[in-house]
Amino acid sequence: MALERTVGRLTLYRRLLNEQVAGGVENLRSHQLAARAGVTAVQVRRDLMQIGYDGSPKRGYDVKKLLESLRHFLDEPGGQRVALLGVGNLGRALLSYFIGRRPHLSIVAAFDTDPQLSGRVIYGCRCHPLDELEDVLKAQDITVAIVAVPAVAAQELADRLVQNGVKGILNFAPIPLAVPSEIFVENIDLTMSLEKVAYFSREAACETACERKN
Amino acid sequence: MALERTVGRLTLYRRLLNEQVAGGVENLRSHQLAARAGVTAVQVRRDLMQIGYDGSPKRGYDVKKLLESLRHFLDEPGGQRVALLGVGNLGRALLSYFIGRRPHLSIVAAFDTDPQLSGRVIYGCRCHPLDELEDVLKAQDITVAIVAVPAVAAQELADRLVQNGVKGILNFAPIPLAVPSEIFVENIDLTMSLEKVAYFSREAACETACERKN
DNA sequence: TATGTTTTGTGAAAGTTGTAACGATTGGCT
DNA sequence: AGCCAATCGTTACAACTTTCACAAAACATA
Repeated sequence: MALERTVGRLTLYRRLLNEQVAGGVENLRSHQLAARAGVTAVQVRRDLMQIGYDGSPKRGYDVKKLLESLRHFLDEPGGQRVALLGVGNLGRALLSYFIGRRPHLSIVAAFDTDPQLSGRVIYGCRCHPLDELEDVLKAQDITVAIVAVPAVAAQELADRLVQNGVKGILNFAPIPLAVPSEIFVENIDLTMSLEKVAYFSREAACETACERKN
Repeated sequence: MALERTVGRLTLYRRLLNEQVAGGVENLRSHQLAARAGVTAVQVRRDLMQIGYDGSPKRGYDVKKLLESLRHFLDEPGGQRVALLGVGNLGRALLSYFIGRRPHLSIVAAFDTDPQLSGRVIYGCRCHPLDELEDVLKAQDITVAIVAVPAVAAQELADRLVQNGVKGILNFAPIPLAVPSEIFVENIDLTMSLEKVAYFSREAACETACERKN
């Protein structure tokens, strides 16, 4: 699967461009966008090559037209509906984070095993018991799922999701999910990320110490 | 910076091995570990090459000794202390997620601008006002920070962190942080991740549709 | 119109990450 | 002891990603 990094950055560019257009900016050069995105100008140009929108030399990119191209490239025309699985601490935080932000990509249903939560509306999102999963997924035409359940429950849940039309999963459970190859899974392993930071912060300290010696 | 992915997987291997050793397993082959980690056996062997621990043919790896090698490779001997910046919904979820899990990598202080939170203890972690940042960082010898504040506040905060000895940042603010090159930053951009999933779930659907035609 | 400067798009090189192939070593079995 | 199958470490290769380098295009200015 090529392009994965590029697509990620394209979504970032879009956000940055939205800020700019809100501020009244009409044109933007690759280095200006690059500075805001924390990458190089060449990378911006190369990424934008992928969506086929051509800027013009000396003037850069027309912000509105570029946004339109990005929208065309990134978004499903009718929008996509997302389900949240697991309404614990993390799930609730994700709900409050995502709700109302992206009209074309909204969380339309949440699920949890806790019967206390059934029927409640949390941050504007209805919470269902897990045995309604199949019905709701199909009724709402949900193709994307966010998995924020304990590790032991994740695989079984993923199987049910895939069997009912989910094509992409954002997985916060700290185990790898086994799914058919045509299903896209993005893993966010918080423990792994924190340990990575810890490791490389130590590395950094060592390197600077070593450099001082030379 | 090479090895980034490898270090990430090494932390995963360690978690899986801890489960195994708890279950009484003494030896493990590369395939077995690979299956649990969701990668290939070759990759496991290659990753383990990096830490210099040799398994033995036919018997695989001695779980306890391998864990010891991983600990030696991954961990700072005296442990590392972590600060959490921003105790909103996401911050609280992260606190509850991390607290008490990793003795060698524990969140020892939280900070928030909300004066209501000052002095409170949340999930076992003391919450400080932001103007105590410098003092607490130094007093507790904190080298790792988790940034879970709004985007507008993130850069200024990062500057203060770096100036006071923080060497690695786990950044949840959806903007790139400008920091000196020796500081390690791991970005977790939830919006980007979700949009990526949405994009590739659409891709997957297209590809399977196309394949059906052929 | 000619010239110079800035910026773009893109082919080629470099770097990083994942995969495959293979000799070497070990334990089990006869 | 001698052979076989399983597993390991490592080198070589392939795929993906980023960076470098430069021609072509557009605007400004004279």
